[in-house]
Amino acid sequence: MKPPSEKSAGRRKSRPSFEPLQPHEIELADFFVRMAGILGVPRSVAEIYSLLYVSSGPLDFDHIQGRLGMSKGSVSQGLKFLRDHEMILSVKEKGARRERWQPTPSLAASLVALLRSQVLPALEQAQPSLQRVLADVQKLGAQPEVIERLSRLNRWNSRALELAPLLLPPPGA
Amino acid sequence: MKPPSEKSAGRRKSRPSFEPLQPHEIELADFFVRMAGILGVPRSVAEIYSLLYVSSGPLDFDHIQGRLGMSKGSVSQGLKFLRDHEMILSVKEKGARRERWQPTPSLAASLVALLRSQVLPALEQAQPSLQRVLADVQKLGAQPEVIERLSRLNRWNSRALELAPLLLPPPGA
DNA sequence: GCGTAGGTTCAAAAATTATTGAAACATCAG
DNA sequence: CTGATGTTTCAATAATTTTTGAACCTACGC
Repeated sequence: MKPPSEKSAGRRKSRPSFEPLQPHEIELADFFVRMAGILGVPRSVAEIYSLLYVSSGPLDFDHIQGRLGMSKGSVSQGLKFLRDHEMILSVKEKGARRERWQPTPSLAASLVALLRSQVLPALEQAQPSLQRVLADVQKLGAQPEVIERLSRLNRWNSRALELAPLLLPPPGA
Repeated sequence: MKPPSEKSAGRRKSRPSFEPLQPHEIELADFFVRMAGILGVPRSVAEIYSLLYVSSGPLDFDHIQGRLGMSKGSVSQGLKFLRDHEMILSVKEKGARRERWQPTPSLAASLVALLRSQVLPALEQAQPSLQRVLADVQKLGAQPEVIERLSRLNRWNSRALELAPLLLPPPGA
């Protein structure tokens, strides 16, 4: 009636079976999940990062999947996201097949990269759009009040684009 | 067979019928919707703000609903959100029944209020949590590396809380 | 090459979040 | 008060986002 005990001897090619998360691991994950939420980063990604963050050494794919109890797909996509945003590093041991992951040394740098990737494209895309809108309302003879608002918005956007490289320096700078 | 022409004479208590959005209004809305998306603000809220932003005078409830073609519920909730975050002001004309809305003078201040409301509570809630996690891993005798990471996270959080009032000053400061 | 460990992709399912609209509530003019 | 206008609430629905898992690549050791 009971399933074969997980730790019991019969270890053929047993699926490894991982420890469930400890209370402190869960609490930290909650923290990261909340913060990630503000930036629109999905829960599973935050959970992966959090786990790597409290773990002593780098973890491989199966460990992550096992301890978090999440699907292969999610782990793969989550690691991709974290890689793309330079939030984790792989530690390749020579002669080893699988990659093992750990957080990059600086969480600050990671957050900057994340912000960059969200904000910069939006600002860049906005530029021509805002200029068109301003031109339109001028042509249509809108109230000075509205023209003033839109001018200010335009100036803001331009300045943000100029400042961005300083506040959110690209990786190699 | 055809519905009574909207502009035609028969104006009993005709539902007012509003102009569809102009191209430039749509383009600006796209901009605001995108920006709002970064902060997790719903589309309908961004659309309302955008409309008020390009409009010459303050608009009332029905105007907003009519021009954006959105439900009463959405307009009500959207205005509530914008009010709560001090992004719009109502202009009460004496003797008038309905309220009319316009954006607050400073979009910058609005954004600060918005950030505040998202980030501050998260930081405050995190404080005790992070301290517990740190205490736990110390008690459990984790690697110095992990303890160091969590200490830094704690320090960060504390400093962010200290700095918050400066960077994100509360309304009356 | 061949087989397989290791990982990715992506369509379908689940979970979450936003919107709607009808009923309830509030407030003001008469 | 009363009735109409103006607004909010909230359960139901729709839209969107996230997760899953099975099929599919890919590269390496043999």
